[in-house]
Amino acid sequence: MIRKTTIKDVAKEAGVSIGTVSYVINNSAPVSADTQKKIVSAIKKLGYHPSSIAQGMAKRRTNLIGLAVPQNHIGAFSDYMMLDLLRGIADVVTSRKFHLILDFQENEKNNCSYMEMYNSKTIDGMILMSPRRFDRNFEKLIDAQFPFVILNSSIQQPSCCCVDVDNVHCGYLATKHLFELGHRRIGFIAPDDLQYYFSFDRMEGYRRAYLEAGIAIDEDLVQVPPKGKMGAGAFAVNKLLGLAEPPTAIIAGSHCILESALTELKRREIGIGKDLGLIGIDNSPLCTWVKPQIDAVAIPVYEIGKEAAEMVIDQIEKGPSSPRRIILPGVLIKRESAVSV
Amino acid sequence: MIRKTTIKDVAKEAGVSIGTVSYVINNSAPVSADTQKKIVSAIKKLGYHPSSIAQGMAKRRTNLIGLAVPQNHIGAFSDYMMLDLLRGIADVVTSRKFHLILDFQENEKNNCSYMEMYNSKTIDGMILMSPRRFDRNFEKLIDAQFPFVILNSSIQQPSCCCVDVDNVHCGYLATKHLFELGHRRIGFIAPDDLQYYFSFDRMEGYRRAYLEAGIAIDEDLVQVPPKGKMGAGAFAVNKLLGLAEPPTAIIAGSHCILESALTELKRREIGIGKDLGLIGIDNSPLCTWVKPQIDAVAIPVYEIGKEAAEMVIDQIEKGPSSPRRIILPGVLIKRESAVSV
DNA sequence: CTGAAAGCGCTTACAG
DNA sequence: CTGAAAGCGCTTACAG
Repeated sequence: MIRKTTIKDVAKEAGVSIGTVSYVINNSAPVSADTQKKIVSAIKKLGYHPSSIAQGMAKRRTNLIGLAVPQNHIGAFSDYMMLDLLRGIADVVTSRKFHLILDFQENEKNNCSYMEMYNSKTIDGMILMSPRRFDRNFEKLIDAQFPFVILNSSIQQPSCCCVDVDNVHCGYLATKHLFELGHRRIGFIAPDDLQYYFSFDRMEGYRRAYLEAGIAIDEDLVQVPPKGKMGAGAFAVNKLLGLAEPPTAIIAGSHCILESALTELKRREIGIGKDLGLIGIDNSPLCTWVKPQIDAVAIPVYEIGKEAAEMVIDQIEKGPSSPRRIILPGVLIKRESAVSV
Repeated sequence: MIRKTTIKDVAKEAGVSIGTVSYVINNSAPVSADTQKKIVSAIKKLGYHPSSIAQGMAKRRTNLIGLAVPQNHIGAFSDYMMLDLLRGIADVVTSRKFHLILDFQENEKNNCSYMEMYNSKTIDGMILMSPRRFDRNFEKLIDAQFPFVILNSSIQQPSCCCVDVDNVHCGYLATKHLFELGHRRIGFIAPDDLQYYFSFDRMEGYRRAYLEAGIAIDEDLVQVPPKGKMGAGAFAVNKLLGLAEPPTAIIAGSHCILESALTELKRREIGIGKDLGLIGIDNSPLCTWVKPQIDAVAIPVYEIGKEAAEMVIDQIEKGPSSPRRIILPGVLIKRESAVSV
């Protein structure tokens, strides 16, 4: 590795002190046009770039943001959304002159690797994706007034900054859409055994739509299949279709549910979009790869990433603020699977 | 933000010099059992963690690896593979006590943001995903003997470390598989207008299988549809099926090609897996979401990530080595779409 | 085995 | 407007 040029080299080349060089780099003090010019051309000539870590040392600011990604985020963000989220975060992080450090949580143990980034003072702030419910590590961050925001975990933690999608509204949107198409008996398949808030919230939205419509819910219509990625949707579909009075439409409460429900529906050769309406919460490539294409409520993942990043960086730059919460609405995408009846 | 405890605090608490504290932390000099104990307990008592950036400053090592992700990597890695790649990289980066900085290339301009990470001395090494063909920025990295590896770009750059999948072999595998099922007239749809090496290589593998089988290739069977994400596969499918003597099986040269070929095949109600064999190069969720499930040659994305990470870190820790290349084989996954004939 | 001191490459009061 | 100097939190020869 070749030795890199430092601020000293620039100072010598321009015949000034390193302090003055620093002033023009940071524009942090008035400098005469003349010396300014000398310094600028010295910088150019030597191809000088300040060392971010030396700057970090002196300014007590690394300009690094950590993103903690849970090992299996069965939650609202499936793999298919992860990249969009990253792009959302990266876009603002970059434009605000920060860098993003990715940290995948390794194991199921309580020891959270994201705390290591914090402890070692590597990062100025952190975005915490779907921390586990029993995870209380981040309380240390609160105590330390360390800038961070929690993503996608409608945690009842009023002292944290959060950004999330409005899951209740997502459930409501899907249900309302089906109502408007004339459906009255709508099946709802809840994801993840109701183990997460988002799951519960989506179901809640379903209930609100019914309430608003003034129709009593037949509880047989809401299915909470036992946990387990595989087959939960299929299981629930069979329950629903086995009812004395089966639903005319079904809401799949998550991408995973949709996947397995769809498989079963196709296996049974049910006429989706003809004999049965279908809509998913979570939009994924699956929805358009399949015939008929599936209506869905899309999670604004990119925007969630953006907002989260803005939020941490605001905290870093403007100092701690009172905890903010941003709740973004889901977006209904009409396609071919939610027949009118 | 609360003031963090430093090495000075520990030294004072233990009644020793900061040098000695440093020795026990880094195990870089013999220390008597007694002082060792005092220091360890002081560290524990104060909850001290060294500042990674101060260490970086002193050791001239940040323990940060940059990953440059192109804006649209139409290349061999689709979005569906990206997460696996990240996991592969992250797993070894983490276990080797480094951190990963993500850098999405912003624009089509020649100015490559990844050079910024290098210039600012933020990172110790870099993984460069599918650099554009005209990108010559990384030559500066070579000159500076900066540790980096190029991913997924069979660039004819003998002076770089690279890791990639063996695309020729992928094409070969797919074709061979079809041969073994009795097919003799196999259509090949080349991705991305042959603009990338990987695309060309996959086609090359197809040709080799034919050569090996001693069968002359009917050039009508190899389609190079005009570029453009949408419809290229559909376009080629129609060409192929319109032939006087149409193929009995088709190879989709990439995930994108498969997606649009599949759509067209379904629209025309062709009996995939019955009347026509189909196999994709690139394995993606699409292959299992669809009925019949699609045979595919999988790219070992996770492993590619791992190897790449090991390679940069080796360079960082052991100093520059002669350029290494790792070419991993694709993996044939048999499913339901490649009928025997 | 341990301490004092220089140095890593910057920034920033403080003088002048 | 500019320079000299202290300081950011560590590591590492160098003495002893």
